[in-house]
Amino acid sequence: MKYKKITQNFYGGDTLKVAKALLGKYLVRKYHSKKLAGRIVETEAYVGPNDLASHASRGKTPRNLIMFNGAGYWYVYLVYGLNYCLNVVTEQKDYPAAVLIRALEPITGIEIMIKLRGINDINQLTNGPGKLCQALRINKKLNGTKAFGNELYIEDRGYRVSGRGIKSANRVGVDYAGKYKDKKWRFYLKDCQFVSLR
DNA sequence: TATTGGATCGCC
DNA sequence: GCGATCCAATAG
Repeated sequence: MKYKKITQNFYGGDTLKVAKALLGKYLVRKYHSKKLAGRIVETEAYVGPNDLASHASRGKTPRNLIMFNGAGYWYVYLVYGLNYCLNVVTEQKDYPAAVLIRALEPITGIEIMIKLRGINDINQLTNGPGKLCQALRINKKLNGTKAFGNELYIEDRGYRVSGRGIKSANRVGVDYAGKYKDKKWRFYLKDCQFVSLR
């Protein structure tokens, strides 16, 4: 099968469905004629204005503005002062929702990822949201850019994931989120060694 | 203008 | 288990 870039239209769907559908797709990063890629093995959904775990739960702010502007754009932010997190915005304009990319299986450009990460353990290269941003040189400059453009995008390479191959779990690091903290909105590939927490 | 705490990571 | 490190969000 020919590699097929995921279109903007795809991201406009239901966030939980998009979060699951992104498992097995490939995140591709291009810069300075270099190409890096990894298979997505873990995601989390942040859904709507009432989700207390979401940055958008207290309305529009300068940081989360991109979440309100319609599907198919990257939302990149700094957490804990030192790590970036990569999300793709989903659903309709004015309904804030996004999918956090939490872990990848490194596929292309592994030597470059090793340099960018400063470690050489393949298992530790991209098994967390901050780690994969470091490995793929993703930072705030990409915030607000197209997820269907040329610098950073997701493509379908024909890798199929069955429903039984997907596990659901609580989201990570959202204990402050009241009744939303126990939503099983984290999705990952069963038995995958590149998932962040197991 | 000041304070608080976080969608994490890596080392102890 | 805990410190790093900075900036967004909120309070005053």
